[in-house]
Amino acid sequence: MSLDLRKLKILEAIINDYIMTAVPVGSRTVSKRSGLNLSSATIRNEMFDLKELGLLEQPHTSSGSMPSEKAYRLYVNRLMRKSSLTPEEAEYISQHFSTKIDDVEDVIKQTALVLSQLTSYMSMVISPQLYEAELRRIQIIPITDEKALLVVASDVGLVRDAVIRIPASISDYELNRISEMLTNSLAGMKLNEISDSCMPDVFKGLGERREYLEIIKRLADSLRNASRNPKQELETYGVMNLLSFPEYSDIEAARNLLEAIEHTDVIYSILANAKEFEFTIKIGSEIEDPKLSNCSIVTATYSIDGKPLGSMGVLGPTRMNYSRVLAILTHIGKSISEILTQMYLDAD
Amino acid sequence: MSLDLRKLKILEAIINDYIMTAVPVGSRTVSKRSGLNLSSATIRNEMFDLKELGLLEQPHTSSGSMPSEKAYRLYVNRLMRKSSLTPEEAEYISQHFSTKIDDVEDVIKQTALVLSQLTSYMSMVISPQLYEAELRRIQIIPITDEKALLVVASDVGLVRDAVIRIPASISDYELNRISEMLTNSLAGMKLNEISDSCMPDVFKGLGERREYLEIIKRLADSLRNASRNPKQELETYGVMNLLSFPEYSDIEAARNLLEAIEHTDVIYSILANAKEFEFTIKIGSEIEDPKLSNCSIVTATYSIDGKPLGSMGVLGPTRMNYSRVLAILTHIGKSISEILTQMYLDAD
DNA sequence: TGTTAGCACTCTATTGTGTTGAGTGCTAAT
DNA sequence: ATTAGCACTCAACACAATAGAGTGCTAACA
Repeated sequence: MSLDLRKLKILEAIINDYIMTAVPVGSRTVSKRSGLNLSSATIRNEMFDLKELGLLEQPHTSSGSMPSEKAYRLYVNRLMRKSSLTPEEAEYISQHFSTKIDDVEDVIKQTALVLSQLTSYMSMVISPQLYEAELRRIQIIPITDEKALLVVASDVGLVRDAVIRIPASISDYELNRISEMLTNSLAGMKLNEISDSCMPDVFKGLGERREYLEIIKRLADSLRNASRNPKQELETYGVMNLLSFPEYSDIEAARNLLEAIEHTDVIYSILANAKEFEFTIKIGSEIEDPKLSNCSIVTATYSIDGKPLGSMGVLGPTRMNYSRVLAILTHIGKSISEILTQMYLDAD
Repeated sequence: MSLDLRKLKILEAIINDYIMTAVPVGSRTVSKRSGLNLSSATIRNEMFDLKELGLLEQPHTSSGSMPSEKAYRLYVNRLMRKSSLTPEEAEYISQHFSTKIDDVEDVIKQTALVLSQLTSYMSMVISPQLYEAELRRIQIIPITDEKALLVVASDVGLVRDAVIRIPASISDYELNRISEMLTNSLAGMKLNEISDSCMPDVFKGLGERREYLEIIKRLADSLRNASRNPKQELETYGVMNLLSFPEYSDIEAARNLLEAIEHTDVIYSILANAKEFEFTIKIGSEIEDPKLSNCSIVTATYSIDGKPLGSMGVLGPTRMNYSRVLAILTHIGKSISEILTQMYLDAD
């Protein structure tokens, strides 16, 4: 028994209906709404086959069917049609990005907000990853006799800071000199490429004083640390959106979901890995976490000046409106990439 | 009818029981567990009076009673006994603050985590507020011809940054000079005290070039902006803790709660205002938001080198274990104040 | 041979009906 | 002032009856 065109059409009709209603759909409904002009009995026969193919599932013997994970995968890969935003929605997006945006933080937050409101699912955005950015300047700012603040600025205008220990014998003037030396030697390198091997040069340039060596070591540690634990912010919004879906009307299911969401590391790593791809779609068990097994996650990247910087995504029930979500992600991705580029690089 | 000692004891017994069980408590239970050696009938009479005084409420005619908001207020003000942590709990706290703490971010996150796990309510922590900190250094770092990054470091080692526009004609060297001038003139001032009025001095010091004026204006704008919208991070943890309480076993109640929590501004402003006080306790409607009317919020501050910097709190049902929460907040407050001070100021 | 009408059967969801038990409120006795 | 006793209230639970949506199968039809 093969998956002919008619079966696909029926499957599509079922998926579309189920995405809308979350109610197992029966043969009569398909017969009426699929536009195929077939009786419910015929549809029933076909649905039986689809069940055998593992594409439909029944909650219990005498109920309608709902799509399986496999079906959603097939739908996403082959059936789904591209949808686009209404002018109102596009307007809504640009409205929300035109005002009171001051810095990356703002962009991230607004993105999370808009994404969740437009999709009515939960949104998640990670802030730009720095380790591929180029170093622009290093500045060591004394705080106390023995502590200083290390500030590293990148070419895309992003900043990271850390506290380092310094020998008490070093003067502010020297710290400035060291900062300048470091900036001169290291500017233009990618943050994740700065390693111990660059350090001897700097050290030599400074005149090889013992105290300097110590500072440089601390600094290298700090940089390495920063590129290993990227300390990215994960911004989420719209958890309560999810609770209004019938799949989470049971409090136990809701708790399960929230628990999984609160342990941000799963979501975090999905988004971090997604940076490589323009889009990713993970359906149900494709997300490794069993607690999120009845969810799907769709992600997209955003960039600055063409370089992909971070990613964002949407988490919803497996019966999510994939096509719409993709359209929204595409649009928002473009918007914020433009804004970021403009904010940090373009003259305006 | 007055509120005599016996009534108070009965009320206390009821509150203690209700805090534990969340089940309306009947006269028989009080009679047995209060240690007053009174029959249930007597207790009933007293409970009737307490009801008239507005201290007890009944879900329906023939059920036990639960404390009113007024009763909790009275309990917190007059009845509650100080409780202290077990050695294990104290150990748990110091354990969690001894490892992998690198910067403020980490402290904030760990605090939120520990606070929620120990109390089993939801925790919330705001990151340090800068506007009372002293300025240490200003550095303007060029990004493109027309954009530069403004980095402001404070005496307690905290950093804020913003992108500002600069006239294309200004060289890197000049930017450095301006940075130094600014640092010299403004270092030691409190961030929220830096206003336009300081700027003419700086301007004069620089030689009154037209382009400089523009930069200085932008910078003042930026600083003012930063102290007005403090851009504090709000870290929360343990929402799903709340969902395991019977008061939120109804999905509608849970959604209501989550919605209120997601609109962080309410919580945010409560915490921000709480910075003035060592502790605050808000019970039910004392939190202004009607959606949080069956919750209570307890807050405490943390400090660095004795200066209160930010605040943290716990959100739970009105029948929260106030005494325990206060003990935990006190202990954690001390711990993180020590850690922050050590991290940024002490030699170690 | 593919399609359809008809029908028995299954299972959920809803509604209604006792029944139980905790707890109050009142009265009369101590 | 306190307590025992008792009628009454109300939510919670269990159980049965009913309705309705939907399947699976068979036989008839084009």
